[in-house]
Amino acid sequence: MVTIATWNINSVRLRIAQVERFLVEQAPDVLCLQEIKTVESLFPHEAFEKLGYTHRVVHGQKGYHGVATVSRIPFREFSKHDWQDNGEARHIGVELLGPGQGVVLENVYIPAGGDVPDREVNAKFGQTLDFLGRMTRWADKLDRPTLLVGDFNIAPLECDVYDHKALLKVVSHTPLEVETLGRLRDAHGWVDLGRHHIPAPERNWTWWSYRTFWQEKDRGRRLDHMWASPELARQSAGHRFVEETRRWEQPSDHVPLITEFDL
DNA sequence: ATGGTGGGTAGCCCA
Repeated sequence: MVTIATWNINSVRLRIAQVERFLVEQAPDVLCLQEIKTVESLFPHEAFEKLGYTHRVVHGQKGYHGVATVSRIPFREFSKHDWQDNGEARHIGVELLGPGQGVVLENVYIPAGGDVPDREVNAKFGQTLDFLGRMTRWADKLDRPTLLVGDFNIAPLECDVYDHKALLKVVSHTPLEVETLGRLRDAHGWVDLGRHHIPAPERNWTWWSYRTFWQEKDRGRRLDHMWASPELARQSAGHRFVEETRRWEQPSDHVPLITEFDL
């Protein structure tokens, strides 16, 4: 059994104690982090080393974005894409070498699309769509069992947001984003493990705004995802999201997801 | 309830 987790931590240095608690309580073999908000030299390596996560890759950036994959099973760095072609640190891929040998684990932080869902007035929205387009062309050529995880910043299904109709023009749930993400899914036949194991419309939101009104009203969205190649999806034995971390003191606005594989 | 909260950084950007 190999257990893989993903979590947008929103500053790994600020929340390293929460990461340690999560690793102790949930004991995943591999953890993919997004929004670490630091460069590799300031990454809290010691905390992971102490808990046995001796294999690490960090694709960091000062202050913004940044991803890292840490593991207690061996891997090798496999890929590092700049799909937005602007130098932002939003992806790192590894190939598992021990248990789960041959599986490729791609950790991605898809850019948030800004406020206005129109690329003519908001360049960020266009950049998100372009990022997805480049990922789609990449996915079309994949020939390995691959697990794609991370903060996608898109809630695809109606039940993935607290109010589908109210969010149709809100970035993260617009029909254009959902269609564009759908083309990425279809390019490889990815299986959405969140909905494979927790069928719609069962609750599995992964993000709640820091803004108090939305938080108090329990207005969540499912922005974080784990997608598996079809053959790898058949080896997934269980999946859960750890909603309780959102109630920890000074939490990330995202919660972790965990999938167990028979590998 | 299209307002407001949080993180990193440095005199705002990003989410």
